[in-house]
Amino acid sequence: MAKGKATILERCAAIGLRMTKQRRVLAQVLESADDHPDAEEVYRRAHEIDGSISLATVYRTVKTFQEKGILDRLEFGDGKGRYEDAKREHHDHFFNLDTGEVIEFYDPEIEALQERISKRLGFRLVGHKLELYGVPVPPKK
Amino acid sequence: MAKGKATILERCAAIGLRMTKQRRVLAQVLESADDHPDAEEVYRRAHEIDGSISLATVYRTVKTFQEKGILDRLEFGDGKGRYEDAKREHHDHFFNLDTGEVIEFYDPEIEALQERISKRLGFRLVGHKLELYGVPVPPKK
DNA sequence: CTAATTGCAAAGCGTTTGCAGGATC
DNA sequence: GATCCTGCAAACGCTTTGCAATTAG
Repeated sequence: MAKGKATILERCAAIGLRMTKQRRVLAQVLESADDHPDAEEVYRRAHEIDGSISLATVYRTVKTFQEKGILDRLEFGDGKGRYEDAKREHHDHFFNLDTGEVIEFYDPEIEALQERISKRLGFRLVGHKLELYGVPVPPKK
Repeated sequence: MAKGKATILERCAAIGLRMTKQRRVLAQVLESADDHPDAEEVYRRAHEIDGSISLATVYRTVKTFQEKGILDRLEFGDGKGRYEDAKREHHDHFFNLDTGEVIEFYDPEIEALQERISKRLGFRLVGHKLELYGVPVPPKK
């Protein structure tokens, strides 16, 4: 994760965040996550490492990290926020409707096309979110 | 709205939903909406027409309509559900970050490209969500 | 008449926050 | 030592639900 870039911990330090025990644990948990955990799941993983971490701190920390651009907050439609390291390569998400699995993908054509559409609409593209939903071919059953 | 297709009311009837006064009002409100109202806003508009409608009924109705494929539920990241007639032409959403305005657009190239990406990943595309975020060019101020 | 639908108020769920104690710089 | 951070529990905003009354078919 964090291909060749600063770790979450380093980025925290770089912007002058106070490095508490809890933040260190959460930074590690979030850095080593290669999925998209919700707050409860982040809490679960952090709690295994340090039983003193509270859910409130998880919420406060992911919010701080997100505001500082360290984390991205995703929404997968179940009403819960999901978090991922903002410094990973840009990608979009493909949802396997049969299994619930989330596949990350990147396509330069899509990226370029979105730029063109934005220009056509009279805007400068600042960000985007693309989610595809599909079923395996040939179907699972 | 509902280009050449059945109205919400007609679609309700077609699937055998009981047509109550409240559902008639909500069908009308939702059909004539060309934006993306949240439940509270749907309630406000419906309440103007018929003061006896409750917020609970709005929630129950939009959920029923959504389950029956009459409405699409959208999430714009503020934690509230937004609703739009599912029978309108397919489109994606562009967010003007300066004004909060939401522009609907459709691009056949994007649609085709998504199909190709899905195939490449080994899936049959069932649905998608694309949101673009940008600022006006030249910038507003 | 029977089953579906409603309004109300209470509950549910994910998230935020006030506060007093505790840790960091 | 001043400030920032934490845990706890209470509060929050959106949504759902139990219930008894009402209404559609």
